[in-house]
Amino acid sequence: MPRPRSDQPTEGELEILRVLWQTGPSELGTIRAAILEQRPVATTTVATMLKVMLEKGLVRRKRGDKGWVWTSRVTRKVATRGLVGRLLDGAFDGSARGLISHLIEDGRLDDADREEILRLLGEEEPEA
Amino acid sequence: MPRPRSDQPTEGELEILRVLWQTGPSELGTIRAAILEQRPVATTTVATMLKVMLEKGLVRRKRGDKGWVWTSRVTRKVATRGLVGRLLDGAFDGSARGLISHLIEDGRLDDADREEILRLLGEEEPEA
DNA sequence: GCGCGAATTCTAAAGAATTAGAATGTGGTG
DNA sequence: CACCACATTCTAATTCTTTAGAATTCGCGC
Repeated sequence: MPRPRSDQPTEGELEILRVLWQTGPSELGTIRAAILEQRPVATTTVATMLKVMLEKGLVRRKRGDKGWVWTSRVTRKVATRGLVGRLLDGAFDGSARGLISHLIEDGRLDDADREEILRLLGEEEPEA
Repeated sequence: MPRPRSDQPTEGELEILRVLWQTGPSELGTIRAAILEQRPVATTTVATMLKVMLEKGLVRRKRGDKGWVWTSRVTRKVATRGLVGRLLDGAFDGSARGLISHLIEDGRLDDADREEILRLLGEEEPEA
């Protein structure tokens, strides 16, 4: 009766995915180096996480010169969709509008943000 | 070296908080009943979760007639802010605009949503 | 007062998540 | 060839989260 292992990436896994999305297919050392810029972490820790992520299907690996080359199997968009969806269901009754209202009312947007959003909203009505 | 206990509510804790936000201060049985409408759960399970949440400072309790009366110590807005912030940092490099762009591009908004957002964005410029 | 039902506390099982040491492998360099 | 750096695998400690049984308490109705 534990928490079921989710197919959504955890906080830590997301950290690794971000590196892969940004840098592309990478070796262990590269991934660790990127994380090291944020916080200390041991190589073996990253390796273990990658192994778990492999089991979850979050990453793939190919043989490289020195060792494995790791690649994300989920695009940023797809992973994001899952995470956002979970937040929407959990905290906003599934309403994207609710989430956006929160961001606006909470003062999370500056003028540039607002303009960009207005632009996007305009674009989104091709067949309205 | 485990994951540090977060002050953010977990998925399950959020479930309880939602009940408290919706129903107001409630007794154990009431909370359980609300959750039961979604999924089966034992009374003791809810009780244990409340105990943990008490330790985390997520809920308070007062003596009631029969037992404790449980109250959320975090408003929906504050809890939401934390959750959203975590998502922003984790998946959007802290950019609220990035999150909103995702929602728009992912087709999560209908016309009513768009209009409401335009209205909110308009309101948000009192001293522009 | 006794017992029923609800609430609470105590206990704890078990998988998930996070962290990393120890041991081992491996390719390149002097 | 010996060694070093790096990668990988094995092992495991530790805490969180979720779940709930067992035992206890406590108010209420008869």
